Amino acid sequence: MGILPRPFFARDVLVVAQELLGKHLTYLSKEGRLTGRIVEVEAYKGIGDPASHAYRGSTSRNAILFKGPGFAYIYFIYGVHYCLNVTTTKRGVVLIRAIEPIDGIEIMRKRRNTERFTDLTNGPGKLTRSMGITKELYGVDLTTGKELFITNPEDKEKFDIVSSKRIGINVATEKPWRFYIKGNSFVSK
DNA sequence: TGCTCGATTGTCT
DNA sequence: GACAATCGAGCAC
Repeated sequence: MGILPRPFFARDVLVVAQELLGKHLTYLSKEGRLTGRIVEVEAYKGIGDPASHAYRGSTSRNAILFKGPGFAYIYFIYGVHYCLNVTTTKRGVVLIRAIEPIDGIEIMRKRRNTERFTDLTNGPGKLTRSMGITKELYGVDLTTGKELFITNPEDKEKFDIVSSKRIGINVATEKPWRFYIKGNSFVSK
């Protein structure tokens, strides 16, 4: 099981976004090990993308975007939810929109208090709540393998990648920078 | 210092 | 399908 190294993230955000599909996201929480297969992502370019948080320059919230590739960018949205992102080069970020639970499913189910399996992690706010990801993990280095990291799974399952328009934004919506695994039931609507 | 609204979700109609 | 929840970043004054 190989932890994705810095060079993996040090590429164009569109390349990193597509290659993150099928990878395993692991968070070593206090309650136990939580792992999920990444099935849906969105790419945000820092430069020239009005929908990116880095578009207007460095602020206290997005300072980590200017630090370099391979860090966790987590922000609080709508006063209710957290969203998990991964930094790449040139202030680009990849938003993790959905995962498929692998390890720690009972922990996730307990946190979410829901019956439906697919409701655990089929959205950006849902997966962070299921895994217990908060702003405490803001800026964590994803390449050290300590708390939060991404690995290349041994069982390389084949899948088709579908691209479409991004969701939930009001600017630059024409960019087809949302990528997901075709036919996966955890992909949001 | 005050006000607006967001890379969402769950609930009610 | 419509909308409330609820915090803080970002911008206007």
